[in-house]
Amino acid sequence: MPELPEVEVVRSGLAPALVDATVSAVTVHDARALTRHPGSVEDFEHALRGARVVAVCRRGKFLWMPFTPTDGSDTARAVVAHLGMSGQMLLRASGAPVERHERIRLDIDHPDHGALAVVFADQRTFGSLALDPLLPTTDAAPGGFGADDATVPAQVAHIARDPLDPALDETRLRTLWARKRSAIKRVLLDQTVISGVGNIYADEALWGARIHPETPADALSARHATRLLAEVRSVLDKALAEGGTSFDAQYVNVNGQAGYFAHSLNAYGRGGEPCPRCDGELRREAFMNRSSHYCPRCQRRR
DNA sequence: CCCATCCCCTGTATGC
DNA sequence: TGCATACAGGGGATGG
Repeated sequence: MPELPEVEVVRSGLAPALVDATVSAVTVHDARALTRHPGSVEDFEHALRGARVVAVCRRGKFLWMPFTPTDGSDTARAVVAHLGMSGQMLLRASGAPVERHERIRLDIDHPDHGALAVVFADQRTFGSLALDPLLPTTDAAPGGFGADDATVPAQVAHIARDPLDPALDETRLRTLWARKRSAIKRVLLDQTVISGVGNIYADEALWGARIHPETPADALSARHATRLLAEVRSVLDKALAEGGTSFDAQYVNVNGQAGYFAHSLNAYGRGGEPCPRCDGELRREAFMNRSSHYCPRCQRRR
């Protein structure tokens, strides 16, 4: 469910409690939350117990937390988290009751904040935690937001940098867009081209740039591509400032609170309603097993 | 290689 | 009320 703004809200909420904290206990309630973990459940628990968290980082929709090894091995590893459609990372008081859909709990001790519980809860179980080795980035820039060294977890290496990353290679992005014949919306959702954009913000950015979602990416002019990237950044920035988009209790910050950006959506979820810009009727149609929302009047097919 | 389809899973809303 | 169906913000595997 969560896209870049929602994941960034979680990252920034976790960081003050997790950086410099030591993991005192690991409880795996449901092994399905470790399907992406390359080792066993026991390996996950054992490697994390006693580890000290060094940073909380994000690229696109992926989170990771590098930690100091406890077993004397020299391979640096990180806890990688992906929230999937319904994952939550919650900060709770130590000993707080088990949450609904709780899959994994990390008990931590922080030098300033004392004992806390970090709960990974996930209704639909598309999300996961994993331990993964850290690899050097190919461009020698920091791995992501919140990272101070040039490494990314192996599982994140194929994910492109996101629109808010200062190290995003815009030339590469424009080259990829200019080469792809697929619909621009599909390309926006391709996390190996640019990361962090999901169904909501793809629809919002295309609405903002007045581009029809089925426009072939290679048919976009340089001017359109510039406008689209600016709209992507703008909508992600605004959503982040509002604490993200919450339609229901699924997306919440680390304290269980909803964001406010759902009130600011112009196209997403508004099929049949008037376009806020031109008063035409917004349309909702099936797209890639999901839905696209756009205004056929001011987002003309070219 | 590129692209489109299908799959994983659970809960809620809707229609018959 | 009960049941079936569609749908939901994700990524990855797997075919053509």
